[in-house]
Amino acid sequence: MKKNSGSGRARPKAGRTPPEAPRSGRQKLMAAALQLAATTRSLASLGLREVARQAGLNPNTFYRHFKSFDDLGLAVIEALAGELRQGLRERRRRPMGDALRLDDVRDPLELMRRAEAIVEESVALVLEFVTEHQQAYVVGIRELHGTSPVLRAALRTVFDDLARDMAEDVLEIVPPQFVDADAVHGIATVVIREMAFYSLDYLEQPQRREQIRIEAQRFILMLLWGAMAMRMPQALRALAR
Amino acid sequence: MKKNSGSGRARPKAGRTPPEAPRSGRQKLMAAALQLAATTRSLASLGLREVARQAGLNPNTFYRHFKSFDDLGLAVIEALAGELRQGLRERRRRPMGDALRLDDVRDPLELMRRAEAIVEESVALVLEFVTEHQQAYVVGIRELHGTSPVLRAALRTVFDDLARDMAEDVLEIVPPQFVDADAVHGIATVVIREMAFYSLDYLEQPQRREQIRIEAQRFILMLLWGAMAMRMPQALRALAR
DNA sequence: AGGCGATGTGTACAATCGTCTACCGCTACG
DNA sequence: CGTAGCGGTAGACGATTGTACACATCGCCT
Repeated sequence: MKKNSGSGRARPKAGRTPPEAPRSGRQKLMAAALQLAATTRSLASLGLREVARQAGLNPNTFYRHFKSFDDLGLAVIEALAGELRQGLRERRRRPMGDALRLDDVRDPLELMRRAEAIVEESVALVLEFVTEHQQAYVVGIRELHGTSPVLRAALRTVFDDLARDMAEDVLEIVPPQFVDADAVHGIATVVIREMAFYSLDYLEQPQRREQIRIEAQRFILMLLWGAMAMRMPQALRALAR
Repeated sequence: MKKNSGSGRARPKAGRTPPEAPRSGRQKLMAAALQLAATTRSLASLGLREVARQAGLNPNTFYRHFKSFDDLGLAVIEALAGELRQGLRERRRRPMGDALRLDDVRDPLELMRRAEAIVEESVALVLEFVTEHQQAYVVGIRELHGTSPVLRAALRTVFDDLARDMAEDVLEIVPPQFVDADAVHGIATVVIREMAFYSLDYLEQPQRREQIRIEAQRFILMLLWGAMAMRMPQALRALAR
C-alpha cells in the first residue's frame, strides 16, 4: 500500500498552453497512444491499460478523458490534422514570391519549366515536413485503411481537406486556360495520396531518399504534363510522321 | 466432459484439391482469418482462439498448422497473391486480340485513342476482379500499411510483382519509340497502387461506382498522356500563342 | 500387424484485459 | 469557509487470452 494519494493537477501558473514538459493528463494519453500506435500496433487495437501504462497513469484515468478508443483516436487525429494542414499551407506559401507568379506565361513549355521548379520545392517541403512528424504520418496512413470506420472517415476528410487546399493554391497560381478546376482537384487528391506513400517510403528507407524524392517529382510532373496534354491534344499531332 | 474424442481427418477420396466444402483444417483457418480480418480487425491483431472459433476448430489446432500469426498471414497472402496475379494476367490477356496490336501505329493521337479503349477495358477488368475478391483486397491493402513488418514486406513484393507484370504487358503492346521502359515501370507501380485505392472506394461506395471507374480511367490516361508529352515536349510548343 | 506422424480434442493455468466501486486532493466558485 | 467537481489512485471482479500437457483418431508406410 503506497498510500500514494492523488495529486490533483498542479498546473503551473502559465496562462496559455505551456508548450513544455508539464503536459496535462489528456495530452499525456494522446502522446502515449501515438507513440504506441507508431511503434507497436494499430490505434484501434490498443489496450486501455497499455496506453495508461505508457503515459505513466492509472488505467482508470483513461475514463476521465475519453469514452472510447475511437474517441481518443479522433482527438489525436484532430489535433495533428490541424497542425499538419496549417503547417503545409504556410510552407507552401512561403517560397511563392512574385518570382513564381505565372500569370504572364503564355507558352506551355515555359509554364512547365516553371512548374518543374515549383514541384521540386513543394516535394522537398512535404518530405521535410513528414520527417518532422514521422509518427503522426505513419499512424495516419495506417488508420486510413484501418478497421475503425470512424477513424477512417475522419482521416479521409483530412486528406480531402489537404487536397482542396492544394487545388486552391494551384488555381491561384496557374492561369485558367491551361487547366480545368475539376481536373486540378482530381490531381490534387491523387498527389496528396501518393505523396503520403512516397513519404512513407522516404521515412522507411533513408538510404533511398534522394531517389524517392526524384520519383515523386517525376510522378507529379507527369500528371501535370498529362493534364495539359489532354487539354490540347492536337499539339501532339506535330510529332506524327 | 463431452468425452468428444478426436476425429482425425476424414479426407474423402477425391484426388485433387476438391474445391468444395470439405476443406482441410489449414484452409479453414485461413478462410476464417481472412473473414475476420476483413470484417473485424487487423490480421496481426487477431486472437488465436478467435480464429479457431470462427473456423469451428479447437484453439490448439492452430498450433498444428502455424507457428505464429505472421506465419498464417504469410500463408494467406501467398495463396491469394498467386490467384490474383494469375487471374489478372489471364484477364488482361484475354481481350487483347490482334485488333489491339499497336505495332503499326505511328500517330501519337491514334495511339492514345486506342490506349483509351485498352485502359477502359483494363479498369473494368480490375474492378470486376476485386469485386469478386473483396475480402482479400481489403485485407491486403490494410496489411500493406499494417504493423507487421513481415506482412508489409510480403505485400510490397506482391504489388511489385503486379506492377512488373503490367509493365511487361504494356511493353509488349506499345511501340518502343513512344515510351521508355523505366518510365513504364514507374507508371505501372503508381497505377497498381492507385487502382488498389480506387478499388477500395469502388467496393465501399456502390452508389458511386460509375463515377469512380471514370475517375480511375481518367487518372491512368492522364499519366499516359503525361509520359508521352514528356517525351515530346516540343509538340506542345504548337499551342504557344 | 504395428508403428509413426499429422490432425484434432479437452483441461488447466497464469496473465492480462475492460470495467466497476470507493477513496483522496486540489481548485474554483459562491 | 464550505462545497462541488475534476483529475487522479487503489483494488477487485469476471471474462478472455496464449500456451502447455495429455489424449484420441486417422492415413500411410514398412
